[in-house]
Amino acid sequence: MLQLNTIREHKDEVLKGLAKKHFAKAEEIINKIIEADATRRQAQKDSDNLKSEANTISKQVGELMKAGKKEEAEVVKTKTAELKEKEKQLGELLAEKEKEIQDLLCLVPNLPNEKVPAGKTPEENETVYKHGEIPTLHAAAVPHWDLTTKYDLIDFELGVKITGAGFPVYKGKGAKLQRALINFFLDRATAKGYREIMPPLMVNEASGFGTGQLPDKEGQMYHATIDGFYLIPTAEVPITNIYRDVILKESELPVKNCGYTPCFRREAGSYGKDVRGLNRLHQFDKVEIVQIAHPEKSYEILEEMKEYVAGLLQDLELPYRILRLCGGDMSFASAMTYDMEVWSAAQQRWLEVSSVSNFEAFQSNRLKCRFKGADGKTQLAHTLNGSALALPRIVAALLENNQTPEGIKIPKVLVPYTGFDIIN
RNA sequence: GGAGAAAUGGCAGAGUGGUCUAUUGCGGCAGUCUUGAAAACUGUUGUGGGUUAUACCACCGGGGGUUCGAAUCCCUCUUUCUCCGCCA
Repeated sequence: MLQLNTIREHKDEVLKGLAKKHFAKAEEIINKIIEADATRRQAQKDSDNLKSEANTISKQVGELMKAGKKEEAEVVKTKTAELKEKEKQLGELLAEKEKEIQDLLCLVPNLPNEKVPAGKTPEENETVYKHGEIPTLHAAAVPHWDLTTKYDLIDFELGVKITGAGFPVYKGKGAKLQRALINFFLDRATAKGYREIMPPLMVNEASGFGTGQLPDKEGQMYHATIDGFYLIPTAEVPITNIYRDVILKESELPVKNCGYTPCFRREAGSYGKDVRGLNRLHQFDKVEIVQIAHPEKSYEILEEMKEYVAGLLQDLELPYRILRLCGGDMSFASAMTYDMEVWSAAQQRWLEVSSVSNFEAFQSNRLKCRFKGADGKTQLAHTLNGSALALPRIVAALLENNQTPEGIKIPKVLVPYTGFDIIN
């Protein structure tokens, strides 16, 4: 959520930023916000003045009663009737305008950083880095959904029986490989100074709002309606919400947390190759890294997080590229996003395995996550997060790229975690 | 699931209808003293709205109500604690 101050004082820059994000009704909504804000402030002032007057009268009544002048007190009391009526009306106007402003603010996406390219579609994303050789596979090479069946690693149909499409069952070495990857990612993150968190997998509405899933992206999450809880679509939600309504000390920044969780996504609308096998699931595993940063340091930290994730891909010996997303392809809440994609040799395409973003103060304004500076003033912190990493597409690429006639080779760094170096 | 008790500032903990503009202690910050530190003493110390700045307004778990006036009384929700039941 953008800050009212920013909109009020830097309207032109806000409109320019929103244009880069291809946000359609920017001018109309921003004007409505400014107007409602002006009305609200006037009503606030009027209401405060009435309350002040009423407070004075109440004190008078108190003093008169104490002095035993009951009749005079009764006379003074009657003065408040009109005040109360006016105050009630203003109170209603105030609440109405506050809600209007809040609802409108929720519609406005974050402003992109200057460096974000201006494009609209994924084709216009900027490739900032490429690493690794595109492997050439042997003649009998097949996509991962055939490999998982051949070696009995993942059973998609069994998942359909137990739950539904998109809920795979991992078996034997397939399950062990999941566990190995999770441990490898967590060990790396904690070695890099991230504190490991094991959060709840269901969150309440306030948490969903804090990180921006609610109210507008409600359909993305599974909803346990009886209790009003949502299954988390990413560990970002519970881990970032640790800092909802928190005022940190400046010396505590940056706060670095990581966590492994299963992630649940309802996703709709895709078909065919895009959703085949491990490409898109309703439940998948992911290790997430989250930082709360000083505003002056957040872009430095974004680069550091990007490099960290790139290092993981390098150690897994996967060819990858890093994209800086263009304005039109970025998420609602992000100010700058790097996507990491690995090459999937049998599918002959790039698969997104990580997304590292700086949200600047957009999330923290919703979360009310602040820090107190040396000058004693509180200000909003910046939040950042990234997948490090999402497992399914990593597994897809590992299986496909490393397949040989003898079996699937496991990258060296994982062998201590799997206990085997080949799947055959 | 049943019965009872409770929720107050960073923490502890007073306050049960009228200078509460929230007592006090601890902690934090600044100062005095000191070569420096500790101790002692003095001052200061929440969040949000609003104003050029003051004034001013709101906030005692959340929401609603009674009253001229609510931390205090009433309703409701949430959470915590104690006891009982069930349970991996």
